[in-house]
Amino acid sequence: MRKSADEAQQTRERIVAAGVMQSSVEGLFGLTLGPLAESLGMSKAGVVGPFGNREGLQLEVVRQAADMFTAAVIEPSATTADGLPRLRALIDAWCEYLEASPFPNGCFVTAASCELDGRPGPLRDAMHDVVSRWRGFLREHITIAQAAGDLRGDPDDLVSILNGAAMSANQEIQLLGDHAAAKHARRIMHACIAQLQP
Amino acid sequence: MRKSADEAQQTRERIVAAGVMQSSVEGLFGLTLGPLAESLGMSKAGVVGPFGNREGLQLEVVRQAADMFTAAVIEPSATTADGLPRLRALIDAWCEYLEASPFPNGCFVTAASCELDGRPGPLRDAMHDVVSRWRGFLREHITIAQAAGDLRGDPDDLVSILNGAAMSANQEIQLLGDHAAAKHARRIMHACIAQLQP
DNA sequence: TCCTTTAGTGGACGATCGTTCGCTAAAAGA
DNA sequence: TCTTTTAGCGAACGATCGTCCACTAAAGGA
Repeated sequence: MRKSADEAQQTRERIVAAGVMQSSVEGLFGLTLGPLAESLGMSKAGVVGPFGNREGLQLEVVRQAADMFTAAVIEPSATTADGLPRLRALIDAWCEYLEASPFPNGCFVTAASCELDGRPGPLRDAMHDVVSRWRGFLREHITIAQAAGDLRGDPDDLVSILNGAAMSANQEIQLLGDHAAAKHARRIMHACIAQLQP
Repeated sequence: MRKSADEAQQTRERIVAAGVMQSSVEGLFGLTLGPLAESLGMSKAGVVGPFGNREGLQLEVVRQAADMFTAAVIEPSATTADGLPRLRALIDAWCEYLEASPFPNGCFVTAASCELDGRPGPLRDAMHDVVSRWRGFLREHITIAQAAGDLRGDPDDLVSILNGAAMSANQEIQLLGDHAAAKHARRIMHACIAQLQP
C-alpha cells in the first residue's frame, strides 16, 4: 500500500494539480474534497492528509497556480533584454496565456482575486502577494524602459491599463466567448506602448 | 401571521436585498439559505419559497444587482446629451460607483462575471446578458460621439480599455486596498478619451 | 360573517460537507 | 532480518446543505 518517499511527493503534486483544475472552474471555495478525491481515485483523507486540512490544500493550489502563471507569462521572456524589449515579450506571452490558458477556465489569478478580495485570511493574503508582485514586476520593467529613454508617462497608469486590458480580454474570452479577444488585447497593449514612446 | 399582498412584495425585496449583500461578499454560490434566513429573522422555507428554489433566488439577486449597477452608473447621466458628453458623465459615475459602491464588496458585475464564466446555466446566461448589454451601451455612445466628429479610433478598442480600467481599479480597491484607485481610473479614462479627440 | 387563498413557520428529509481516527502494509533504517 | 516510520484507506462523526410538506393564521372576496 505504502509508496516510496518521492512517490508520495508525486502524489502531492497530483493532488495539487487536480485541485488547480477543479478550482479554476468551481472557484477556490468550490474546491471540495469528495469530488476531488473521486477524480484522483483516492480517499478524502488521503487527499487532504498531506496538507493538514482543506485550507492548507487551497493555499498550495494558489501557490501552484501562481507558479503556472509565472511559467507561462514571465519565464518565456527570461532571456529578453530588460526594459522595453522585455515588456513587449511579456505582453506577447501574456496574451498567449489568455488565449491558450494552462487553466481550464482562463486566468486563475483574475478569478481568484475576485473571489478572495472580500474574504480575509491566508488565502486572500496569498493572492494579494501574487497580484502585487506581478504588478510590481510589470512596473519595474516600465521604469527601466523609462530610464533608458524608451518610454514616457506615469508607470502606474501603464500598469493599470495593461492589467485592465488583460482582465477585460479574459472576460471577453471566458464569459462572452470572443475568440479574437486575445489578439485584440495584444494589439491594444502594443498600441499603448507605442503611443508612449518619445 | 400572514401579511398583506404588498407586504409580501416588500418581503421579497428584503430577501433579494439581503441576498445581494451576502452574494457580494461570499459569491453567488456562497449564497446559502441558512445564514440568509437567520440574517432576515425568517425560516429557510420562507426565504426560498417566493423564488421556488435557490437558483430562482440567485437569478433574482443577479437581476437586482444589475439594476443597482444601472441606477448607480447609467441613470445619473440620463439627462446628459448623447455621445461624448454622456460618455464623460458615465465615466464619472462609473468611477464614483467603484469607490462608493452600493455593494459591500465592490463591483458585483465583475465578481459575478468571474465566478460564473465557467459554469453553464441560467445564472451564467443572465450575467452574459448584463455584461454584453453594458458593453453595447458603452459602444453605442462611443459611435455616437464618433458620428458627431468628437472621437476617433476603434469603438471596440475603447470599450475594452475603459472596461479594463474599471476592472483593474476594482482589483486595486478591493484586493490591494488602494483608496486612490478610483480617482486614478477616472484620470486614465478621461485621458484615453482626450487622446482620441480629433 | 363565512370561506378561500396564501405568506410564512417549523420540522424532517437525504445528501454532502470537512474532519478525525484506527488500521494496513510497504519503505527505510538498524 | 527485525523494527520503526509513514502514505493512504475506510468508516464514522457532527454540522450544514437545499428541499419538501403539513400546518397556522391573517387577508380579501362573497
